[in-house]
Amino acid sequence: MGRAPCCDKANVKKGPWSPEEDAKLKAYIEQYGTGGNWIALPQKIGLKRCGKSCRLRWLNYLRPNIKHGGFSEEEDNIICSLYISIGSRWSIIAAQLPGRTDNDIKNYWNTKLKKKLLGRRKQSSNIHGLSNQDPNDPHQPTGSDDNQLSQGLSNSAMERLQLHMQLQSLQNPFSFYNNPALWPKIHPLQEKMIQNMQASNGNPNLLMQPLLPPNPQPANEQSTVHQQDYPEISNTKGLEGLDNCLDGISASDGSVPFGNGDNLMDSTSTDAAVQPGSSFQGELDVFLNHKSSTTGGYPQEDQMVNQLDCFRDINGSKDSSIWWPTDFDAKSASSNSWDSTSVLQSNGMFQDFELGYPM
DNA sequence: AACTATTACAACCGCCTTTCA
DNA sequence: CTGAAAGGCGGTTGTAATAGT
Repeated sequence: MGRAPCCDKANVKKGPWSPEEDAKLKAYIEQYGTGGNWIALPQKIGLKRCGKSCRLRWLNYLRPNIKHGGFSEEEDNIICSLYISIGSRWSIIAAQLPGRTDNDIKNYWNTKLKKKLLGRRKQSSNIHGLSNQDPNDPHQPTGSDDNQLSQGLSNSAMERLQLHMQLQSLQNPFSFYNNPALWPKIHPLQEKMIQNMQASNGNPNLLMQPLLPPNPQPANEQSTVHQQDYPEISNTKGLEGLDNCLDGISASDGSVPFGNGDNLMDSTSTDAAVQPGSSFQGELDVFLNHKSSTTGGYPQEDQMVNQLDCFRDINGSKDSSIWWPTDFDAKSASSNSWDSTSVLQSNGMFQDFELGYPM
């Protein structure tokens, strides 16, 4: 038994909105609001549109302060970084970019940004005489040979990016969800809560525990995350912290995904100071901004690839992120949808979380 | 000039979650 | 507690505009 349609499909208009329809919808919502019921809205206005369609039109096009196109390099960076960290959670990504809609970002990523990265990668590979192998390109020799493949991987930031994507899709323990250091502008109380939880449990990996596969490595090589390693992300350094944490994710040996606190928040680091193979952000910059950056091999990348294997058995369902406060999605998405207030700016990212846990 | 391929973006679809009677 | 309705989201499709041949 299927689900009842949200509207009478036979009597609703589909396709592009006319200026008249836009004007009607905009005028009504600006005057009366949605009334909390999108389904009933088109009837009130006299539009032959599905309520969902009205909602989408308002959110993506008609509401005030919407920006279209003209993505800045900074926005590119944010989108890339968040995509790598959390995957295609466009509503969350959009929440970090005031005035941008999830739909816009999704389209931008699919049509431009992804290709921009791939294009730059090819360019970069040619310039540096690196491998041109593209695992997604069927016309190129495939990496059937593991050594060849890993060699290609070691020489391409894009492939590393793709690995990050794979990692993300497998809900790796160091992804945005599982890495408090990645949380934009973590609230001090939230940080304390984590500390308390970890202290009471005696296990620094409490939050990731359900996700971790049997560890195939010796104990001394385990990816241990200590709370003291989490940098306190200040208002001004939230994104920087995010970027730096990407470095941690891309750490080739996997043993120091979050590095030490010094590295993580060392805002004085320059491109020259960045160690080859440790700064994914640097490579991202190269791809996005043509910044010059020292490139080099990633001697332990083979090991990293091996370690990726250890995640492949993890159930990739996002439901496995059981600890993630569902309010975050709702709040961030709604804040973006209605007032374009970034979660980063609102200070409210973890408010509900705090309320639920006495400090 | 005509045709084809590509790009960009708006909109739709279907599924999942949340709300509420 | 339960199920229907509505909201929300991500993936996909349709189409107009543009570029290339």
